[in-house]
Amino acid sequence: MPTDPRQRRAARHAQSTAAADEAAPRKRPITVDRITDAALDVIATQGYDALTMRSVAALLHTGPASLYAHVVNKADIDELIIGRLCNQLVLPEPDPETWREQISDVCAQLRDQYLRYPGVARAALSMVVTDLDVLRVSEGMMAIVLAGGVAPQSAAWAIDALFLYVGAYTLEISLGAQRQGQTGEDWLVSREERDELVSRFRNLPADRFPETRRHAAELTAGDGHERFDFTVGLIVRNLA
Amino acid sequence: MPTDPRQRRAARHAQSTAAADEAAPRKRPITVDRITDAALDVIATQGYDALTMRSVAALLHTGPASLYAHVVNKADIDELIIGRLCNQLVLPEPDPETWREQISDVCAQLRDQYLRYPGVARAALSMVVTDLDVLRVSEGMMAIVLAGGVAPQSAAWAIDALFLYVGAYTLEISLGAQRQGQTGEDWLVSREERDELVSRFRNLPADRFPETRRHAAELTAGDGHERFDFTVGLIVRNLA
DNA sequence: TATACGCAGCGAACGACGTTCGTGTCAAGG
DNA sequence: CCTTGACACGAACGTCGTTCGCTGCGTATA
Repeated sequence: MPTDPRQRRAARHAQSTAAADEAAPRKRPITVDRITDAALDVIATQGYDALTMRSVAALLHTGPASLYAHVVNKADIDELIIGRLCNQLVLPEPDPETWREQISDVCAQLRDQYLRYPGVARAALSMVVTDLDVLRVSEGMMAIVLAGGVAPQSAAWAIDALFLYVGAYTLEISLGAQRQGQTGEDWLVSREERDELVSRFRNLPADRFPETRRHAAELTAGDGHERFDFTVGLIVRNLA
Repeated sequence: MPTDPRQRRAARHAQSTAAADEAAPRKRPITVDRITDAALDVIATQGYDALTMRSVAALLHTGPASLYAHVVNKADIDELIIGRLCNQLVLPEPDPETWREQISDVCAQLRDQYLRYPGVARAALSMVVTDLDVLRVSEGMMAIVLAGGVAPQSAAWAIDALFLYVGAYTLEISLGAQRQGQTGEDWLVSREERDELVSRFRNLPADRFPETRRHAAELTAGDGHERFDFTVGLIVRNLA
């Protein structure tokens, strides 16, 4: 029960998650969990750019100053968010037969979590890797890849690459969706955006951009997560 | 000679780079190039977080308002910066024999450009891909991979993946370096930081993090750009 | 039972940010 | 000489993250 936010954050990083919180207090006090909930609410409904100390505090019917009793700073909220997302991933028992599918599945879970909260990948890419919830996912992926017989060094580097790629991929998707306007498209990239991009490529000067003009369709292709699956497969396939 | 910044930015995106600027005016007027120079100067010396309208303007001995006659907004400066960096990459003539080395070399060039300006990868990851200077690099990489006999669809997706990975990798490196304090280490990750990370991993609870404890060395390994070369090789190797 | 203490909560403010508005200023054209 | 138009800029607005110091309540002690 560390009362100092700095202490609480340190505990989340270095050691196990300590004891569970005590029972429900009398009224409805501000807690770290409620702050995390509110932050995720803001991101889910208004995007990561709208994640503000004030917007989080408003959802808790208070002012921004009240948050600093539970949280070190905004970066701390970022960590809490990513930790929460990682905490919801289900890690399968390592199976030497299907380890490639298992890894791809974990990556897809992480991808979908990021996409559910538009722009949150920016927080993920700016974070240290010592948060316990994140380490739990890293540990689980390590176990899977090692069960597949991959050398430890290759396994570690490949997992790092996968983390980075998932973050960058989802960030790109979120930015494109937000730029296109929040029309609430349930699919990743709208047809209008792709058509406009293709025509832009087609109108490039022919002498300097022959390949881009010729393969404008391929450069903008990828319904669903084909592109994602392609890259993850590319990385996973060569791990002997 | 578009006088409206919006017009100037649109010209940089859609068509060729128009005519060159006219000769030197009377005194020392503010130009887009000088703004780009100043912005890169700020990033190189103080990092991307210090890139501010005010800091750029200060280097030009003026106020922030003066920049808006040449630039749409701060995102526009981001584009100018990335465009400048991409512009300095040398793209080899595609050679079907050595195309893998050629691609790796271009990625390494991009990586080194990003690392020269700490944190600038954040701008790269938040950008549209229609800037002409960026498209030039994409075009050159496309030509190299296609010369290697790779299918157009695979080539396009692989190049996208490489771009994303280079950005995420360099961003992670820059953040780590800046967190460690700007001790001016000329190498990527200091020994102290790695040692501290290893000991932190080793102190994790044994029941929940066995693999992380066991392979703490591998998880933090990677002198120079071994990790980078590993991942790029992983992606490039499977492109038939 | 009365009182002192500790602390979560919060109003107000500070400095810095991106951006805009209206005014100044100076070279070229009539 | 005056007009004109484009460029430059001082000042300001609204918002951000963060800090300071007060308030009021619950608990433990005398």
